[in-house]
Amino acid sequence: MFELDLRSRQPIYEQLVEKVKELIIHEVWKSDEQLPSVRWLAKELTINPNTIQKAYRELEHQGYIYSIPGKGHFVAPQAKTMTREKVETMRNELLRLISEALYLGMSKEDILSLIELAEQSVKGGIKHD
Amino acid sequence: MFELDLRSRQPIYEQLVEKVKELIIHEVWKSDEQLPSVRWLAKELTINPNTIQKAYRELEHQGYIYSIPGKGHFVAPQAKTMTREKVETMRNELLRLISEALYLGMSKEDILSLIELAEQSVKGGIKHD
DNA sequence: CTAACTGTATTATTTAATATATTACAGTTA
DNA sequence: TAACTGTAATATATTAAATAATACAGTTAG
Repeated sequence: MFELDLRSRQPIYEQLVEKVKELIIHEVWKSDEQLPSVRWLAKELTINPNTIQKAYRELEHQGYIYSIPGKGHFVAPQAKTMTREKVETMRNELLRLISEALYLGMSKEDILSLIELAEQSVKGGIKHD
Repeated sequence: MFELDLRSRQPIYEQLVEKVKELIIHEVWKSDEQLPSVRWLAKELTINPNTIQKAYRELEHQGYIYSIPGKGHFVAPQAKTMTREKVETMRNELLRLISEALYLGMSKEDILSLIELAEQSVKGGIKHD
């Protein structure tokens, strides 16, 4: 279901948050669709239910999912709207990284070719993770 | 001297490593130039000498500096060569981020304008951190 | 109704990384 | 010799992350 790196410096619950976000943003999981239950997913990934709970709580707090006690967690209809702020965050990251790259002597053309490359992989559906 | 975020999730010693790298790569500190002593810098930044030592050890291990016991730490002449592998790492980061951006619906033109923006800030010497 | 699911909350404990505190030893230099 | 340098070692404190173990309540299929 998910590939987690238990040895990563990044906490498990954060990795989970990111994975779920990606599935939602890329519409693998659609609006109002039910997420795996806390206990089921914990068993599936052989990690503690509390860790799943923490990730889901965070996702709910960020507006990506909602929960109905007794029923489950579901993809929030507004989740796709969240991509706007994600794009904004990405703009900043990109600007920072591109500046750094230019500063280190990477040429404008180098970056342009990277865009071409990225475009192909995205259109071709090639995973880049 | 450095601006450190003591509350950051990123360890102090790692922040230090990055800051020193930047100063070396951007040639603020040149080859064979002496770095601040472990104890002096510890006092300056009001952090523990062991933490400085750890950062310097890491920088030495990565080839950015060398040390002469009893004398001090100095910028390694090969340090600038390190930028090559840094550029390679950056290529990968950029490719990943650009793909993600396109995937989220950011247009090619958006990214191009970011490059323009970055180019100006780099040429103008505007800091992007 | 009941069993087996769901979410949620709480408390205690373990683990690992980070940072500090302290002390010590040895080379360098004015 | 005094005051710097780097280096090493040990003990301690702090914190975040993750686990373990329960408990309580809503939901739902049989």
